[in-house]
Amino acid sequence: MAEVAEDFSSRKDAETTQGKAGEASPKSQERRERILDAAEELFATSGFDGVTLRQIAKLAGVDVALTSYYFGPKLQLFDAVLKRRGEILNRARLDALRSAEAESAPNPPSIERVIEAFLRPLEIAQESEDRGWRNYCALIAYVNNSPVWGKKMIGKHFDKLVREFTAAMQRCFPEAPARDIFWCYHNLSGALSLTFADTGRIDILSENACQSHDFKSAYDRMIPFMAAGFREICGGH
Amino acid sequence: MAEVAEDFSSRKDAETTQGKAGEASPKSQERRERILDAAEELFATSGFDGVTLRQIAKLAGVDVALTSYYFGPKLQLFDAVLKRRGEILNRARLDALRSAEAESAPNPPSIERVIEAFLRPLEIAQESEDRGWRNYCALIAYVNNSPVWGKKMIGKHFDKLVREFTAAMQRCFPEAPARDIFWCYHNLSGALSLTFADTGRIDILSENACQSHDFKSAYDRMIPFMAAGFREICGGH
DNA sequence: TTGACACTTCAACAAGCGTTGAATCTAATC
DNA sequence: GATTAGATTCAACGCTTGTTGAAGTGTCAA
Repeated sequence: MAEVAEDFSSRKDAETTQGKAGEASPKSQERRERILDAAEELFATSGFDGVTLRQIAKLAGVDVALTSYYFGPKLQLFDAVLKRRGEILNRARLDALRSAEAESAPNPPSIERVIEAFLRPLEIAQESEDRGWRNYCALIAYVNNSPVWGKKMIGKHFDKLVREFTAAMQRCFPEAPARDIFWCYHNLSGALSLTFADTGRIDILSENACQSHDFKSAYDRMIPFMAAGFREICGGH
Repeated sequence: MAEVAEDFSSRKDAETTQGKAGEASPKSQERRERILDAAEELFATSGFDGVTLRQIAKLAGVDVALTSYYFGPKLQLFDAVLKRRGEILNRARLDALRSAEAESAPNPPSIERVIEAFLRPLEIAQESEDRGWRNYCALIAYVNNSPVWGKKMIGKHFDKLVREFTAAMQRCFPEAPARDIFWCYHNLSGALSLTFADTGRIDILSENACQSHDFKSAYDRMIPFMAAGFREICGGH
């Protein structure tokens, strides 16, 4: 079992040194990215403890020592992977939420629009030609459902965003108790995680009527499904 | 990364030898259970690769070698943990489904009743004084969301049951395309997994308005929530 | 040309891993 | 009491792990 450290240290003081010498050479920058890509892919399928730095280095086509040189201890590499795309994604989702709210102002948007803002940026990322986003989402699924990583890591990278969305959901149902809002969000979050995980299980169960990597089909149904659930629980009657 | 072996072998031919000499001594039987309990707990929180046999043995209060003696390789111990409670649970859920169907015959039961049959046996298990069931459910959450274990292990232990339930759901909505039924089941399964995982995240997000181990509250809301979702997607108009 | 410095490789480290052979213990059977 | 066989312990195996110090390479500035 890996312990979750509070702070990280690396061989060189990555952030600062990088900036001091102007910018990193394009060659080394590309290697950094390749390490992150490889780590992303392997962590996503096998988890933190199921992957060795040597496997990551091999997939990235670099020496093992380079992983430590660039990112410090294994845990810090893990954190760097989570951070890289997290910031981009969170901005896209927040922008989508802001648009939805602006559109309906001064009234709150429909719950469908809020859920859509939460999901669609993922779909765009996942359907892109770059496999990296799919790996990243699968990694999030792993972390989100893990008792060990869930609190520390997901909280660290996603709490701010999630609070924006739960607040928006609350505005959709101003009379609903916060408890209900959070349990409904919980249902959405869980279904989303399983979709991310892309386990291929729905393919087998449905005898290929559904494909687990068909994210568009998943979200097309998930949005009205979850909206109906929210209304049932939070709609109040 | 661990490979998922097709078949398992142990030092002694566990099943058969056990039976031959009449029954195992109560002392050794108790130790077997303690090993399974410890493995269940640790696997649930840290995953297959995040736990060592030495940690399991220590928690169980036995020698490391005993884990191999009783269960063979690590992977077979993992499988034994999944099997132990899986059979009990699946029977309870199937019984609940059969009761619901008998009650409404010759009509199909409401989707609420089907979902209830899927969830409530878990609640009973999880709310019992024995922490073992909670650990087991958390382990299922881990396995269900894992691309590596999801297909092999969950399929092996749960496919038969899940097919019973998806078939029952289809009978609730005979006009709905199978595709829709399976995506709806997928949403239910994902939300359930996250509940199992008991990550404590909802506690933090909701500032303790919700507790992640309050399974009754979770299911009380999950049943109408998911039923409304099913109706929205599969209800047809 | 020389120096400096980021980058990269190589080899090794101590620690821990899953697993197993051999020895010892325990308890029931003859 | 001797025999037998399962249960248990102990010590060790070969191997892999994350990490690092030291040496080497490349490149740009002085």
